[in-house]
Amino acid sequence: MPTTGGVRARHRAAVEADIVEIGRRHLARDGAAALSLRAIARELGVVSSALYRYVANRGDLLTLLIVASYTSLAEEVERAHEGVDEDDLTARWHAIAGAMRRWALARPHEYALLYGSPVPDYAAPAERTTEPGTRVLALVLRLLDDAARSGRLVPSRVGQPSPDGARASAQRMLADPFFEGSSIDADALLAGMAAWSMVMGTLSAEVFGQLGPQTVADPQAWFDHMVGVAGRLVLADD
Amino acid sequence: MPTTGGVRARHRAAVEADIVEIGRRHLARDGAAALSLRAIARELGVVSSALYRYVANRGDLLTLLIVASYTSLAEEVERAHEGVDEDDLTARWHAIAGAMRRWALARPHEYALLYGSPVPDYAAPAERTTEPGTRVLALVLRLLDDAARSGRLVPSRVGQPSPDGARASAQRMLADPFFEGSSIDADALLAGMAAWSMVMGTLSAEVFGQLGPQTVADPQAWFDHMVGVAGRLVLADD
DNA sequence: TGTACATCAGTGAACGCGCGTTCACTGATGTAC
DNA sequence: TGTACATCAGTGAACGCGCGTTCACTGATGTAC
Repeated sequence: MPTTGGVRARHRAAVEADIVEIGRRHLARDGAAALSLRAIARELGVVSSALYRYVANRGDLLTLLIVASYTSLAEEVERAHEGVDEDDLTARWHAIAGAMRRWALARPHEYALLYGSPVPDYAAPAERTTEPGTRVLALVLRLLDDAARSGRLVPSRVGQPSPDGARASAQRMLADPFFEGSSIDADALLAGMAAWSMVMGTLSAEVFGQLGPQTVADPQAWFDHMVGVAGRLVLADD
Repeated sequence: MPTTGGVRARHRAAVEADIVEIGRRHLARDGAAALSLRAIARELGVVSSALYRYVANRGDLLTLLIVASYTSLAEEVERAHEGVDEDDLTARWHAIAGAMRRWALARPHEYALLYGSPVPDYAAPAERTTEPGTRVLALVLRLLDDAARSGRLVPSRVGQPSPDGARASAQRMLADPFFEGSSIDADALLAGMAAWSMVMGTLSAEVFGQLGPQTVADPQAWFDHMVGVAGRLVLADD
């Protein structure tokens, strides 16, 4: 049997997958700060130095886990988004936000890794992290685009036209390859980011436990309400 | 000279203040995860075990620092808020948000401690943390109240009336002593929290470096714009 | 099909580090009479 | 004003822990001829 790219390669891929899986489990239990190569090696049933065959150092492992988390989040959000009538823009908006919340509440430490305080002494390498990290935003952008194309984008709802500095920043942002093929303008981008910030602010407050002076009785309804308010900033009602 | 509550007490207070000050400096430089009793003792010029005369353990120190950070933030925000015409509600809103941003950008690690990921293996004791932690929100509440009293509160701008679950949660929240003396209703609270979440979402994205696919050219203008959008959700224009 | 060599995964010991916390102690500062 | 005792701040040594990373090594798996 020809084993080109065979046994060894398959073994290596399997071990790499194991490392990421164990790492994510530790992350979920103890958070990024407590993540340890030695603990992962222990669980893998291998001596700690063996991990260096697969991972350059602790930072490299973190990058792997960040990518895995972004990917897991993106997949859950995309799945939810696909299960909804393409023409119902409001439903799509709620599907995206709702899936994000579900994912975050199920894995608060992973959410914290992606959207909370930066990990000390670690900087995520943009070239590995940007693509998976923008998949959810890409979905939001697609939604805004579809709204614009069908005349259901109403950024005017946010009130007066944006001041120059903000609009100029948005304009510059639109030049990024990320927006290639998109037809929204600077005001729509600003309105979309305002809405999205509201969703993220609400979600972070809930996940990190900072919801005002006391806990909200029905956080799900609270969140849905906020998502609705945010959505109405940019999407027509009907 | 009578030294009742004298030399020793004053010394103790001074050392306690030193500990908090050094702690905050370490926090600012390295973040909460890296905070170490030994490092603080070293800088104090004292053996590590001596710290236990002032602090029960590492968690207790963290609580001290959290309270100090909340207090520093609240003071900066309150100072900015006082420097503004009481009748100009929009200016007050911008003053609060702007001061919060300035404080946060000057001390990202402290901001992260208060509004970012929770510190692993640590739970802030509510009885010491709640009061200083709600001073900024108290200011926002006062603003909403003043707006309500002068008929310039327009929560209707956020669109359709809130669904039951959210309104009921808001109603429950209003029963908290924190809202004693306030005259806003559930819908106004919901609208206010929506606006505030937008501000906090925008700020966290900036401080934690998650502003979309690439950096915003003029973050100050970007932020001010978002604050304006948020403000217009609840405050009348004139 | 068989042999010689190169590649690679995993071992085990070690380095040097810093941490939180406890404990018995010394010596100075305060208090009661 | 002076003495006996109690309180308190700070010392220094130690315990036990877990970490990231390096290095020379063994033995199995693959490759070239």
